[in-house]
Amino acid sequence: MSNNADKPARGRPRTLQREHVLEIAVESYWTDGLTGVSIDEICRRAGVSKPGVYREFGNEDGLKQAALERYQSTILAPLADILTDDLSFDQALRKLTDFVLLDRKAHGLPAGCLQVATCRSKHTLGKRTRESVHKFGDQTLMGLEQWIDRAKSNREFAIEIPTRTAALYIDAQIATVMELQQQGVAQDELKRVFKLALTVFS
Amino acid sequence: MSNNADKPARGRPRTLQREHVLEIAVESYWTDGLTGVSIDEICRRAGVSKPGVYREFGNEDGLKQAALERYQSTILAPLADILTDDLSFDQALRKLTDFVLLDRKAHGLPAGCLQVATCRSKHTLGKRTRESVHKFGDQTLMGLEQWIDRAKSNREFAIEIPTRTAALYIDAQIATVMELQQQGVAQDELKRVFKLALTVFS
DNA sequence: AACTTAAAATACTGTAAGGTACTTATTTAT
DNA sequence: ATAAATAAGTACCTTACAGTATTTTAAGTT
Repeated sequence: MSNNADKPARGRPRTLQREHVLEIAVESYWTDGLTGVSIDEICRRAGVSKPGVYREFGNEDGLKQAALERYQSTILAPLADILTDDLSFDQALRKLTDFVLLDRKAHGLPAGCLQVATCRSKHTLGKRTRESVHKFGDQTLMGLEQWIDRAKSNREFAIEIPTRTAALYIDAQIATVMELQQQGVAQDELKRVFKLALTVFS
Repeated sequence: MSNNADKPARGRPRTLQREHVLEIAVESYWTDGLTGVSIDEICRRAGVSKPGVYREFGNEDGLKQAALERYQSTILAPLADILTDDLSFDQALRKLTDFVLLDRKAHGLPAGCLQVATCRSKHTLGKRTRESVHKFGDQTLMGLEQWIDRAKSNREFAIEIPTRTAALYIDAQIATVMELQQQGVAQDELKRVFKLALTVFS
């Protein structure tokens, strides 16, 4: 978004670090919920002034949307990759399982999933954030469908299960694990639940 | 909570209809979310004054807790009954399916489940509401575990699936359907997803 | 050096919402 | 009839917070 050495730039140079603010915003929304942290608080945590944030992101909806997109393109990118990389169905399922069952707490990450949490607080979202979360949700579902269709054509997947149904089911199981992890369910129990969920395909 | 003709009562008699306010509160929180509707708005919808609500429920946490408990004891009671009634596992599963897949929209009810929604907005809950939602969640899980254990002893349930794992799984599948229904997924698709989820037991 | 441009930060405004003080009304007790 | 008790309701207080006007600062331009 900013010009790096291209244009000399006219007035006072920017010092507000968009990336830093976004990192703080992602962590804050992820940890405290989208309605659990104010812009003032994010500014305090990031060590920036409020008008700076408004100059950069427009309004609260803009900040939330940008934070969500950053979360999608960093934290959730591996998931999209698993579905598009041309792995065998079982390999992909293993990688998916590893991704979902990652012990976020042990890695210093907040529990749960910002995408899932955002999707579930539709009532309080601005327009842009809502569109963003919806778009990504649709894309993920499409990715799952294409992945399943490929598996079907490779005879790696039970043909009698409708593709969309299977995609919705897997999507839901991923969200479920994220939820349970956030609720503090032990990792080994999570693993058993997710593995049980996957037995519908074997 | 109020005395029915027992004590004569001293001062001005109550006219605030606790039950009516609770109905409105349940519907409001259910429809608009626990953070999506203010006490002012609930007062307006119920046609009562704010101090009346505070006299009756103490504070917002008290109102939310009372609304949640009412939801649990009315809307969710059938679910608890299914688990404790001494049905065969398959019969119980059929009744459970009917309950979960009830087309709430077609019955003039809000979509989704207030218990699930409340459980998922822990960040913004008061102490009493949090305790209430947690307690009911635990009870439900225990009910599921006992139901599964009974089914195991009747050889109606695969012994190799740990009881707690199965209970967490079923609980999660119910919540999933509630979520998907709230998101507007078609009823027949919902049905396919839930039936697919149940195939892990057969 | 004076002027222009644009970002930084302080300090402010407006509003929504939780909660309450105070007045008014309706009952029982003496 | 008067007093006591207690609920009802209006009008208010306080705070949190989204958003902004205004001033200050740091650059480029002439």
